[in-house]
Amino acid sequence: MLPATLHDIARKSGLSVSTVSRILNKKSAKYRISEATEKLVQKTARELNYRPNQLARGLRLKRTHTIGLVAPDLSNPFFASIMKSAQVVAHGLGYSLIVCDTDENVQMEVEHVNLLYSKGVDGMIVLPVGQKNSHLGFFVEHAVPLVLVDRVFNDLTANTVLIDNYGGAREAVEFLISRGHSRIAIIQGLPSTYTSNERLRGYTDALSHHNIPVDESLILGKDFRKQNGYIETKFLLRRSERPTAIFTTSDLITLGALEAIFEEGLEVPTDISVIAFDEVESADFFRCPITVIAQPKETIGEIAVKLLIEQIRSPKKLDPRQIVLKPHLIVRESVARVDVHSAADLAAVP
Amino acid sequence: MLPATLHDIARKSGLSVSTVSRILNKKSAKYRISEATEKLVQKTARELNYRPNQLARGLRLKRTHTIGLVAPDLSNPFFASIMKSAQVVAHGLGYSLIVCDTDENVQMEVEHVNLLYSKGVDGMIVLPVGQKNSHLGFFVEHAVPLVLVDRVFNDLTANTVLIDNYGGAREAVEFLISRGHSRIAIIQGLPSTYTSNERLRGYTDALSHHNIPVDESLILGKDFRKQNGYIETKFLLRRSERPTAIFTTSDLITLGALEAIFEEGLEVPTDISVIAFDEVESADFFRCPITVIAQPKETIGEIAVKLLIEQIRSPKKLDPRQIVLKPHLIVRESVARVDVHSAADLAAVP
DNA sequence: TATAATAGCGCAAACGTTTGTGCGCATTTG
DNA sequence: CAAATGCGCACAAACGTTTGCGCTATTATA
Repeated sequence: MLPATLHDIARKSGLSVSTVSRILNKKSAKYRISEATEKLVQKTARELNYRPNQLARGLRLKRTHTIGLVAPDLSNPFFASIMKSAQVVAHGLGYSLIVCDTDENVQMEVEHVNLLYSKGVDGMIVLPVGQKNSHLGFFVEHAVPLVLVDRVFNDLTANTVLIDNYGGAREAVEFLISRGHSRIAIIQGLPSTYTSNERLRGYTDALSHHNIPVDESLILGKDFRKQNGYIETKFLLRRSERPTAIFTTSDLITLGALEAIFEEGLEVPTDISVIAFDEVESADFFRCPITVIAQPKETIGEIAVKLLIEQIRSPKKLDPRQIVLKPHLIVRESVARVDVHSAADLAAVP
Repeated sequence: MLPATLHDIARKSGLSVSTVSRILNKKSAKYRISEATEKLVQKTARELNYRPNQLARGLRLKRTHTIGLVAPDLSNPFFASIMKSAQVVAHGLGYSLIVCDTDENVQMEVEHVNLLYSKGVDGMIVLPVGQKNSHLGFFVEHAVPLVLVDRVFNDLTANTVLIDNYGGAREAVEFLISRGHSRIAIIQGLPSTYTSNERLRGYTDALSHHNIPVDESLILGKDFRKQNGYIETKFLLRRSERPTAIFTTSDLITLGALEAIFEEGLEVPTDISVIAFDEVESADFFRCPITVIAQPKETIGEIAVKLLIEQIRSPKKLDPRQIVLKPHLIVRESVARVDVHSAADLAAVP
């Protein structure tokens, strides 16, 4: 049996479609519909189990109350948390969420973003892969409400919410330095990505600020995945002069690095210290709880949605805003205190 | 500037809307459209950056190429993984995914499911909260393609994909027994839920099968959350006669239980053994890597989508199918071997 | 040369809504 | 008692597609 339409209700109650529509949209007053007909319509609507066809509605109104979210990897707890909070907030404000996973692939991102536009979303939240942005330019030009999150482009004047990657990275590295470390490796994510650049800049600035020369051979990494952390760490540990600490710039990289460390029979922080960007899930239960720079994941999702819906609801286009969130250091046990005067390649006991 | 429509292309190329539509839908042959006009239309479509309005399309065709997925908690890695694989498979088959988070709340579930139906999804995948099903009955009656996952109802003849909860639980408990345990506690999830019932049944059957009496005071728990695991374990550890092992029936419960154990200054498996249902994220890096019954998460998502789309594409309604996936034991280090003859409340060294 | 066939395309209805406008009727007013 | 007012609702267009049917030229057939 097909879903009941306005027409069905109209026929059954002997009225016209327009009257039924107005009543169901609570406009009886404005169009002075009698109380009797109002009751009647509501009753028949209930009897027929009427649900408005949102496609038709969207077509007519040019609003679908649906927003899109596209992210690089939805199984990653970081993105999953953002998505969950986005979903909850959006639903609270009357919007559904279509989610897309680009698998860190720009081409996929293009595809998804266009498809979302086709489906008539009222706006979208994009956590871009981050190497290319022309496909997004189209939407800002055509005034499609858009919020960029996490990996931003300086050349695109869209709404953005991001965390202070530079500050976070710098805090991490300065924490290591304060514990006596100076031979510090960094395993970065996808290079030439805003996020990666900023974290790298925080790393080098922290070193320079403390008059520690930047050793190019300690700058490693090529993407945000686990495998990357594993491989780079594996090589790193085989070097003659091992660093005393590693700064891993994503949760997945951290996991890969730990796997390599344990595989080599080493322990954290006795043999090597680790500090990570991104909270790692269940870090408290780890063999060695990891000290991290945690991002406020839930807040990111929530703010992104609110920013987007503000845009959607505003009659005139608002000036794009940039919201920067501060990450915060969570000190656990993965960073050892190192004797400043000991050989740089020997990690001291805490 | 508004998006270009068929009408715009028609006007610009001096043709009719219908012709344009047919060409863009690759029906030129069927309607014998000349090659010249075909080229022309494709050119102008490209120039105007035409994207079909999927709302109008959906309205006309009664198919939106969108499916819904509703789950109890999208930030939980278990559901996040299912969702990710579902998204990827769906997109590969030409479908978008609208996701909804019910937060383990039946009322939310009702709301979401209805909204999805309103939005004209071609079908939905529901991971129900599990205490009530009347709102889903409507859809099976009205032949809306539907796939139920994980927490199923025996009284609803819909497509389902689920894992063998009974078998998994039984395997877990028998593993404990084989290691000498007999005082085994279980912390279950939401009672009167199919999943919970089956896991409990596996627990009791395993015990009975080995002539171990079932002690009602060792059956605990009221929902799948972390807090539940924490509280129940906290109480459990204060008992005079402590069990030698705990069977935690979800990943979150496990995390809560571990927190309680460590807080009490105890160690796994020296002081108490733990075996868990659900893989726990990064278990390999834990202070004590947890032995688990792992569910094939990605497979679940993939199968659910394929089952659903099979339904959607089939001209006549297919008989509902039930697909049961086997979970598998991953032995790590959280279960100690216990001397069968020792006092039951003393855990022996491995 | 008249008729039939075919190629190439347009007309218009339909999908289910929303909403500006207008129509018939009853009531009030002068 | 006629005109004016207001009440309660219906008509119809529009949103952007898809598709069955039919129309007009041109070409093939008799």
